[in-house]
Amino acid sequence: MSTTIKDVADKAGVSIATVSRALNGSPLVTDETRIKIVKIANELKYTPNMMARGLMLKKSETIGVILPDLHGDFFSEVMKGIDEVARDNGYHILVSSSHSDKNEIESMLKVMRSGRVDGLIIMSPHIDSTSLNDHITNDLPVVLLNCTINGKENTSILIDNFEGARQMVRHLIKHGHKRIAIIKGEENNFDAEERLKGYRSALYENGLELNPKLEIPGDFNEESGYTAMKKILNLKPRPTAVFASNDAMAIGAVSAIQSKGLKIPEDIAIGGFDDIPIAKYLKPSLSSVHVPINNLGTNAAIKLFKMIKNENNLSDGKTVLPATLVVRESCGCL
Amino acid sequence: MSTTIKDVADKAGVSIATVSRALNGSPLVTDETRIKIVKIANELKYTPNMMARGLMLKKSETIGVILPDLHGDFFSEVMKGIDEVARDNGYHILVSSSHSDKNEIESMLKVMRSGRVDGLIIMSPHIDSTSLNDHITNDLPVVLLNCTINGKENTSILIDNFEGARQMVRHLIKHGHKRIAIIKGEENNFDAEERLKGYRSALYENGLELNPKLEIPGDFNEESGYTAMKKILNLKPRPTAVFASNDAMAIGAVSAIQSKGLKIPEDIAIGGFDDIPIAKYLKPSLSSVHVPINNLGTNAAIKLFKMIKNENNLSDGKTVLPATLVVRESCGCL
DNA sequence: TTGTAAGCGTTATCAG
DNA sequence: CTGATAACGCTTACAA
Repeated sequence: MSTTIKDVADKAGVSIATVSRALNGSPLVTDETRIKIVKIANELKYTPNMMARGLMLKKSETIGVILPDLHGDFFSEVMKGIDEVARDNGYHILVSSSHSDKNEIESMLKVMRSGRVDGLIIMSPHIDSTSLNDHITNDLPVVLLNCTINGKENTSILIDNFEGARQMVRHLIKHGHKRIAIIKGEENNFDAEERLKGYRSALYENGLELNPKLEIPGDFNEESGYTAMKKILNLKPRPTAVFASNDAMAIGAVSAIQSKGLKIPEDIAIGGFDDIPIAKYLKPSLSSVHVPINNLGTNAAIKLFKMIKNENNLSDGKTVLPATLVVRESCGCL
Repeated sequence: MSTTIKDVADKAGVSIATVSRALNGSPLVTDETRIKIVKIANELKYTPNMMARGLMLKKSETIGVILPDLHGDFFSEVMKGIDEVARDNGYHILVSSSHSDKNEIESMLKVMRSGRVDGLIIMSPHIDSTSLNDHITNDLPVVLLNCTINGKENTSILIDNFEGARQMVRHLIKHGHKRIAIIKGEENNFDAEERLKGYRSALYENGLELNPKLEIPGDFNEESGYTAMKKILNLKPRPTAVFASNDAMAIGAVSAIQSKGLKIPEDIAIGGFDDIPIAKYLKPSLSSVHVPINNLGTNAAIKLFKMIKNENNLSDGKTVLPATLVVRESCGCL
């Protein structure tokens, strides 16, 4: 049995109310008794039971974070950003990975809504998130990361995928490329769709043909980049540039190109998205679109705490973080 | 206000006791009433309050994880491993990063011990962890990741840093190198010390001189690898091989070497540690020591749940996971 | 300034 | 099978 407030009260010869007051800095206690109580509490290694405390105060001092997955640089960086803000606010983090599974998310939401957390940050890039709508009740502040839900856009933090992709493809066009393929991201993924739109937009505004044959499926994983690139290399005429919807696939694509004995960027230029840390260490270094991942987490957390503190679940509108082009060797610069 | 068990009971025209029983699968309710109650509970979107529940059951169905930091491939991989096992056991994860700060860890421990979690996984590579000893009480199952505490070794999961480092250095020696430098890891870091010992051991057993001048300080970050390598390149005579205590520093070292116009492995061979995902994509690809990171997390979690379930906080002894040599180009193979 | 007692939302122990 | 009612450990009016 761990020591309770009663143990402290007994040993100090006071009531539990006094112990509670003393330990919570109430002005309604003599310094003398407070000192005595604090001393005894330390001796007994007393730690208030958060369950009981939370039950009274209806607060858990915990925020929940639901991510599609827990591994990889991207998500850990988001976590780091959230953690920093949470720490500053004296809050803890309850994490869960949804594996982008609908049922998982729903059950997560249910658990998270059971008084365990005071607020929620959800990242659910799967487009089929309408079901989220039903399960997000208004008694819990929620911030959406990188996804939108009908009627809840104002609580979202987004990355400007569209503009980022458009800039990358524009840049490739500036290098003189006219036949540019794209390796698409995961099906039904919000980021993937936006990046595809950005790609198309750049082609369109430059009067280049929008050819479905140049839009090769991928799933954001390295292997899919490899196989997609194999397909691209077999196209006649061969595209002279490729925009991979993320860096992981770009890496796979690079392998495929190099295994054919082709040169980057001379034979084929390539651009990625995400600007993961590896990007600059590759040979050739990978041109990419930088995403302020860390900001994504901090922004979301800051917004959430604002909602928690204000007791109003309305936030100050949707936030869009810019994605910026980073040119390196693989696009033909340098 | 969220709906409580009382709301359900009122609407169903039964007592709260019956609702509790029905929803917890007690055999002491008619199927008829159970069905009615379940239906109403769903209608009302009733979710049991975990605070109240935890207060009664003295369980939180949550495990705590204290990591030195939250970002980077390494830690996120550990988290993933833990998450998988936790999910299988219907548990949630409360994370915290300690920033290897002594006070932080202590306050974390206190919070974690306040009924919020049923068990704890702590990764605290800082050697000065004797203070942990005082703060780990026996009423909470604890598994130590990659660190040891006097008298608590049996609950640790370790990576065989010593043997891994030794094998890498042995391998460099086999390549004919006689003057091998090491870029050391962070001061007072458990992993760093073990890897240094492994380095020395390999030299010693091969009759090579143990020269303090060849042991260059580092801190596990890329930049420190760069500056350390600069120093190494100025040594006379110049070492022909370098063992970097982790891959991040090895990457920095590679940059330093290449910026001097030197060739790897011809002019200088290099070996890292951790086998991070980037390692194989570098040019030259980086020889490293593979660490079963994912296993680290899963093993720790499995061990913890065994302790939680058995209600005995004694585990089945310390676990040491092997670290295995991965040879690529940077050491001179291939 | 301190103590008493009423909750907070559950589950568990009794009677019925 | 079901319903009161007593915990669980804490905070906080209300009394003293």
